[in-house]
Amino acid sequence: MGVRGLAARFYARDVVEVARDLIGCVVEHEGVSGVIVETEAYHDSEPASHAFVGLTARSATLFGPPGRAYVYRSYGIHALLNAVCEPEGVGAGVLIRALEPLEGIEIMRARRGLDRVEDLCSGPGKLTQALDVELGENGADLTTGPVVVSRRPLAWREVPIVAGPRIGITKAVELPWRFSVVGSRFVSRLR
DNA sequence: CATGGGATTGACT
DNA sequence: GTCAATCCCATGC
Repeated sequence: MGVRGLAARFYARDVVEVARDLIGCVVEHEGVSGVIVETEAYHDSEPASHAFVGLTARSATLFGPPGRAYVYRSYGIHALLNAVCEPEGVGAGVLIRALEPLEGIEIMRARRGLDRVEDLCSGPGKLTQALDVELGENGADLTTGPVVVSRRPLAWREVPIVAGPRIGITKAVELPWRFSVVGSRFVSRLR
């Protein structure tokens, strides 16, 4: 079992269940942290997933062991952070889409060049900038760090969660694989 | 080897 | 609401 983070077996389950269960958990990187308030599940069986094309250099991380980070560049600009799920050999991951800032808020403000707490981590590209997560973290172990995901604080155990369609994709748009905290001011803007 | 399309964001009309 | 920025990678010639 990892000293600090959720164990690999937490991730070695149905990716949609993990996406829901990650809501309320904490992501931390070098002392800066936030509570996950929005996630999306992706699975190699559906065409919106980067793993849909099968095992390639890009998708290898998704097909690898659960509990690792899958980080890729989006639109040539942003690094997006995922948690690899399901047993090794299955290409699945949960996209971390938004955080409620917890620790290191001044550091986040400096990195983002913004003051409003609601704008620091309210999107998948925003939160990686706020946490300073880059492509070098691809394949890194989330149970030991540098990026660590740990279980829900007590206050987040019973938070209400809503499921809906995923955002920003053109394929498999009908699957209700996006999860978010009901009423949170820290989710990415579209609802 | 050339090409096209994004799991986005922020600036601008 | 519209749109450019910018780069990785899968695909096809």
